[in-house]
Amino acid sequence: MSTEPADNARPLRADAVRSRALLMSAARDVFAVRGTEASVAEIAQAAGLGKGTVFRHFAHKDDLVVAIVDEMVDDLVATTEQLLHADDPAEGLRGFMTAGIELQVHNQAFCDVAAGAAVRQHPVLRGKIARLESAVEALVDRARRAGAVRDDITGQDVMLLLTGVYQTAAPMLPESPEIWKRYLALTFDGLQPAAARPLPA
Amino acid sequence: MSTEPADNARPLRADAVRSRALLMSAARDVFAVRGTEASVAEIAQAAGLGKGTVFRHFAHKDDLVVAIVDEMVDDLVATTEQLLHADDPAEGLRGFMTAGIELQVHNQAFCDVAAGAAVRQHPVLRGKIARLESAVEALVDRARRAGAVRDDITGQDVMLLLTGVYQTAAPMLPESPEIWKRYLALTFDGLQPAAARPLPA
DNA sequence: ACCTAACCGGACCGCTCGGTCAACTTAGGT
DNA sequence: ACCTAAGTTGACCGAGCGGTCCGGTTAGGT
Repeated sequence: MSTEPADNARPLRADAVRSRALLMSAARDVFAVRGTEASVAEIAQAAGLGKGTVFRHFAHKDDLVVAIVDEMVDDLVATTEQLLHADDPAEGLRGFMTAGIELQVHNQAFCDVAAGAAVRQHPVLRGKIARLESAVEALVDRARRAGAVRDDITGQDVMLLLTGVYQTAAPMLPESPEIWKRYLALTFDGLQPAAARPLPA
Repeated sequence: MSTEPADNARPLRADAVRSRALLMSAARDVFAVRGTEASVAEIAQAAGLGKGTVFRHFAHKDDLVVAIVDEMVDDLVATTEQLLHADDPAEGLRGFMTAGIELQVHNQAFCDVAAGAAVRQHPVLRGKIARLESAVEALVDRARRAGAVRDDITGQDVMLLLTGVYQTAAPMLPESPEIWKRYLALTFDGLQPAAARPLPA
């Protein structure tokens, strides 16, 4: 559904459906490795298509970026909503943070957007992110009520820490691909009630 | 000294000295606001000079970036080495992290370089960063011996957390310029021995 | 006062990028 | 079989970038 330009549009012709699938697949791969800086020509070549075809399906490069990132946010929302029913609330929250950080580790485009790229302001993405935020808020509420995290932590804190933990580990990832687990653990320790000291506003 | 191209070179002519000062000052201002993405033309205009003059003083744009960032690292090293003699070892460490994060908050170019820009590999910067690392290692050692931070924390951890804490707060900074203090406090809580649970390798 | 080497400036070069377009191909209803 | 609307393509455009170059300017020793 999200890959269709509009609900009321004529159905795509068979060759256009095929091109679109090739394009999306290539964009996923190229954006994952090269981030949002990858050029449209690069993606077109990876898909075996002409550059003009890419712009027929997505009028602006940003629309393509949004389409790809949107898919990833969808996945993360689904994962998060499932984790709401995890046996251990603390493990549910940790599972979310793990998922969010791994997404960044394996996908350069996702980090770019998570760390402030202008595309974040796109209405479609804003909506999806809002939904993610409310799911995370619920996840944190549950962990808080179970006494697994300190009282002064919000869902927004956890969302922000997602990029923070990744960026902490980022310079070392080429040498130590698992190093992010260290900083996730360290951050998680800071979220424990045992560590709590008053935070500034 | 660091602004001279070479020790054995002829002294600069009076107008060249003046141009260089204007250039450095403009570069500081522009890089602070626009980051390393600022174009050379932009800096030349801010300095009231021609683009060619900039390239006369710095053969490559990166050389100019390095010169500016180098100054900032120098300042940070000086601050850090002073903090080694702080009354309270924990406050010394916290002072370093505060200084490092504030540098990023007030200077976009410093974040760019801290968060992985290619310029970091420049030999001059590598040397300065190495010196910073050893000062930080000493600072952490001292805090650790005083029981102010957990045993499994290294100087490298603290260096990496500098960019991590900033990047955590970054998306909120336009609305809440002081929000980084919240995440610094949260991170610092995670560094306490009271919070310690075993970290992954 | 004059000479020259140092300095300055901005037109220019080559490159890459996102985006456009007109000529060509093709799907698919009749 | 044929017609047309939909789809495809790569040459092309203009903007912006780092970097070059050469004609004009100026500092400063003699």
